[in-house]
Amino acid sequence: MKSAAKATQAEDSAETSTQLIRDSIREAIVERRLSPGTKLSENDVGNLFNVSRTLARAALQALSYEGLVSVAKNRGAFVAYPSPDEARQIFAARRLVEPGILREAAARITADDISQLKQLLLEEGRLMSERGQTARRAEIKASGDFHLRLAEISGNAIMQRFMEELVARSSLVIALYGQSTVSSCGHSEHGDIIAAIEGDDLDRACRLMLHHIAHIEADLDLRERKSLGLKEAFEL
Amino acid sequence: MKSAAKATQAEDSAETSTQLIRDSIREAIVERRLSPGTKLSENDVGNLFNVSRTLARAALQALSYEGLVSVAKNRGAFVAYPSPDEARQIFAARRLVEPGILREAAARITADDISQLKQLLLEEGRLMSERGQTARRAEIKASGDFHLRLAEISGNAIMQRFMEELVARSSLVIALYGQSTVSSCGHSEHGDIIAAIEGDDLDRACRLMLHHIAHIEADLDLRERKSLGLKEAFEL
DNA sequence: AAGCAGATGATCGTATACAATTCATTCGGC
DNA sequence: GCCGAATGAATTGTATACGATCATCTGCTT
Repeated sequence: MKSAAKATQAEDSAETSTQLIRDSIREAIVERRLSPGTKLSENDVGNLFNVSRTLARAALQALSYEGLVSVAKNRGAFVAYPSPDEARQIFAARRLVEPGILREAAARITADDISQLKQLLLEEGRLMSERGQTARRAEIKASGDFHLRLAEISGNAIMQRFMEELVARSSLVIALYGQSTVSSCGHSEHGDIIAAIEGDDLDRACRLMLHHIAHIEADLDLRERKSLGLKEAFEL
Repeated sequence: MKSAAKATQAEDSAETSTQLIRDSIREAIVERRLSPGTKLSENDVGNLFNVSRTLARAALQALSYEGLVSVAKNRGAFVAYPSPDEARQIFAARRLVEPGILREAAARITADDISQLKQLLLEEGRLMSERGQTARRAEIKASGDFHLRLAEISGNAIMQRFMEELVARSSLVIALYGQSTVSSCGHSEHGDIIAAIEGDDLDRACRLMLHHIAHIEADLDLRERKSLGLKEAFEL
């Protein structure tokens, strides 16, 4: 038998319904259909997906490990409400890792990857010009996907997972503290970064990336929001 | 009222017994009392800690998010058995983030922090000279603690958690692929890094850190181990 | 009328029960 | 004697049940 091995990162594919629930909720959070502070009761989640509390709870636990929901003992789970300090740490982390990821990605990038990235940009641009909630949500996602795709190209699954966490949490931060209505990050900057990679100017690409992240961060108003008791947040 | 807020990263303290179990198992893995591939059945874990399968399962799930155990659907949980490729990615990730962490840490480090770090080194050195399993285990832990402490000093909780994951997984990799009996990483190199920080020579400190990580990696023999069917690993 | 005490309802924490799957063994056939 | 199918034990997947905790609402006291 040739199997036996690879019990290492076992992920046959879609593992269980728990994963499905987790992914659904995460997507809802990232696309801002769920606002920070929203209560996610185990019962409601379970009913919503037609599973028992057991699985709902497992999904919420998983999301709490990603920092997307916070569970308070005996009080339940809520869509995470990152503090200004947390927000700063998230972006500090991105400044710390993204240049490195970019370098690794550039070292392995293929012509095919580049055309795929450009495709992504096009799509992103198209969505920006469109109107409507759906387009806006898709745009938010596409904007993060650029960073995610770079991590994927880098070939390091661990950094990729970490970036997924950071991008998702960034979305929460922007939802909370973002000022400009122009939700996502500067679209043109993504294009500039690709251009720099194509031109084999890595240092420039990294500089642009740092500038890009700083740009997103500059749009935030990181002042303590009156934390609206988590109750008024959705019951009022 | 000054509370109300901070429902963000709710961690009143020791939350539940699940955390306790998770921490216990993680410690056992990091200190190599549990070998890669060892089966962790939900029943056994539950009995061992006098809780039901529910909590045992939750703890194992949590550990799987950290990459310390791998759960295979319908087959159970096992202490992770990182592939050579995974091992490379883990160290690539460390090379990517540790210099950055070091820089941030150096920017905020206090005299007190430095003396604490030196204290840690002393302890580490003492353990190295000692004989016995217990000392060896403590040494492994102390060696990782140096890197962890730096992350803590950096003041970024997110990077700190990420480093905890990386250090723990590194321990698994070393257990699997390490060659020299000198388990942990070069003790003297830690001291050199501190010296460079004290001397305000950040570039040198980063270079030393990269060299240090490369040094650990060089001691690995990253060839596919015959993955001993995960069964023979502990039943034989 | 304001404030506190107790009761009530909802929600979470944990254990247990049952169904489904896997793994090992044994039995029968070739 | 060897290979394949069937059976049975063990383990996981999921649901449900019960006790504990917290939030809210009532009603009494001052």
